[in-house]
Amino acid sequence: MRRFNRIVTQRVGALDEAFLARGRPLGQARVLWEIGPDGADVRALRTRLGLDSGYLSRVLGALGSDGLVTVGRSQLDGRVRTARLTPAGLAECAELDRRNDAVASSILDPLEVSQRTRLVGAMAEVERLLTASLVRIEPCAPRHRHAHTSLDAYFSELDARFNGGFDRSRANLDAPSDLVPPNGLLLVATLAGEPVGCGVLRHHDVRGGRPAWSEIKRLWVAPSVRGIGLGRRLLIALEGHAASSGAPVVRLDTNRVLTEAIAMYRAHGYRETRPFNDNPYAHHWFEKRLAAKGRRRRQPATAARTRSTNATSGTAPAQA
Amino acid sequence: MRRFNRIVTQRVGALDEAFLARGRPLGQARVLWEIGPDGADVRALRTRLGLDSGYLSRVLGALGSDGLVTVGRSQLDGRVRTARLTPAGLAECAELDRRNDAVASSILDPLEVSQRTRLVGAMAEVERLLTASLVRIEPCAPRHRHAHTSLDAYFSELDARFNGGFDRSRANLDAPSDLVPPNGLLLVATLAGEPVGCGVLRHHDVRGGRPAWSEIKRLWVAPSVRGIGLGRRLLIALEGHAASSGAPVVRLDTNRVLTEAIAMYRAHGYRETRPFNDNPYAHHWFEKRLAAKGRRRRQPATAARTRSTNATSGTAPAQA
DNA sequence: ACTATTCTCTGACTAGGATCAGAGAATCAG
DNA sequence: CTGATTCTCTGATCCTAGTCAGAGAATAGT
Repeated sequence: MRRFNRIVTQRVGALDEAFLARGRPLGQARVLWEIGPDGADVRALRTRLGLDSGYLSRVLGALGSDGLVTVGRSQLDGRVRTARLTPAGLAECAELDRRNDAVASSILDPLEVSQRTRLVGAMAEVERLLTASLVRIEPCAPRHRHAHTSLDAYFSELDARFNGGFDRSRANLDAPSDLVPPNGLLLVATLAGEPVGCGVLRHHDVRGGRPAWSEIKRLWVAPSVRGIGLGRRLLIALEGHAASSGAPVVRLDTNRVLTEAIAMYRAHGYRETRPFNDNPYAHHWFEKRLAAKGRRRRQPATAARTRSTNATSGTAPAQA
Repeated sequence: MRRFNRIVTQRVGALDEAFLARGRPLGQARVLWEIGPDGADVRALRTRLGLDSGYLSRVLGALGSDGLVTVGRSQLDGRVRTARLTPAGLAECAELDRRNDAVASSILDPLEVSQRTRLVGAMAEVERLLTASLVRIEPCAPRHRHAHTSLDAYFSELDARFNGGFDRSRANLDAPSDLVPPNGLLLVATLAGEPVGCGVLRHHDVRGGRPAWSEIKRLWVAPSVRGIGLGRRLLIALEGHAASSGAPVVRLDTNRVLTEAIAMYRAHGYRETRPFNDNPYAHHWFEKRLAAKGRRRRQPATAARTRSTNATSGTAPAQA
């Protein structure tokens, strides 16, 4: 691991020099490239690159005075500012890409053909798995920006995939109070500060502080991070929270078009059962008994460690 | 490739922060770790880390005034200074290692068992192949330090491996003039400024500027970089230089204990032939006809691009 | 012995990366 | 509407990383 880091930084160092060879400070080049052709909110840049707001503001100012970037107000939120590349900025970005490709070539050139393909494959694997390890799953306040973003994406995807679309007004939307204990829980998965997945736990028939059963809903994984086992991690995290709340059984329903999700539920011990609600979009109802864990024995915040024994099926986009 | 760099630097960034969290500048920590428990010459540190001499001197001064490092003269060369860790420096180094391991754990923890093994494997693969691509093969002046170092290592290895050892005085040692054109050539492979392999080309019976045949000798690959195809690259580079010198055939001899080398020669089209010299250590003599390339059609400095069609046998420590 | 080279150290200097505090504008929650 | 929060920008400041030039000591080559 240590040697790996050293070797890679040596190469990345060469890459940085290539950036610097363009006569532009590294920080500016990074921001320029991160903005991309579609533009980006300043806030998103800050979280994605992990920069101080003052620092980023200064970098954007420098890029702006060079005529590469324009910064304007966002329509959605007057406080947020959106950075966009000017034509000159796009050209500069393309130039950076060209130099980047040149560095890549200089790395691949000395290798044989078979070594190149192996290197590219291994790099893709490392990237995938490091991405997976960067994803954090945490409870989220219902009013938090991430809650809106991820649930919105979830409903949009249902609308796109369901036969006949999905009408939110027909769905049993959750009140904010249902997404926090003791009524339920909202988990959001974030990658570099942006939401990339979510899942909701709803406790039903709570008596004596213990729910008779808990429902898993709104399980969603962003398309950009599918295939790295995030759906499984969310599912296991939700089950863990249900167990530590004392629920003996979890249930969920799903639509017949969500075949990957159905396969994942089956692989994780869910058995099809009779309908437990009248969700007009549901075709299948599943349930799974939970091993008794005692209430609050696991600390709620980090109960989401995924150590599934079944580790063969690597891909699991999921919805519930 | 670009995304790979970003992801890794994000993680390496976390690692850097871990270093910095120790309250010590990153540069000092890097040097501290690079010195290692066995000490290191200042010159070696400079080439390995790619630092300016003034800068490194200052860093070492800071580490010295903190009581972590002592710098003394090298016995071999009074100009060279050798840095060694004090007990406090060793402790500090161990602490850095501990923090490094903690970062590694934080990366591996969120992953499943199978994902972890895949990640570790892929990282090792990337490291191996990037190392391979970092190795540079270039002609070397016979009096250069690298020439002595690598040929010395070569003879030492022969002495260790041959039955009955190897006596340099019985070998036909090359005069410096035989290692430069037009009599021959010495190629040295370097990794981060240190020699990790070599090979010698000797032209024989030169008439009209063209050798009747060329001999490949002293083919050596350092143990630390075996298994990444460097022997093959050196062999192909030497053949390329022989071809551009107009030699129609290359010959080499080898000892029977060097089985990997013999296998490599066979795989590369060398056929066993009758003895062409009276080398007391040789058991096998090989030769290979070269495709006519015309003299000096390839630029000599970079004629070493290895694009072998046979890319199956990945390991090839080699000697000749 | 004499010269060129190598290695190291010192001094002077630059700039980019980064942090902190605070102000102003916009939005959210009640 | 009001107070709290969020987002951004400006100013001030620090420090590490890195570069350049030159001097002094040791070595290598002839």
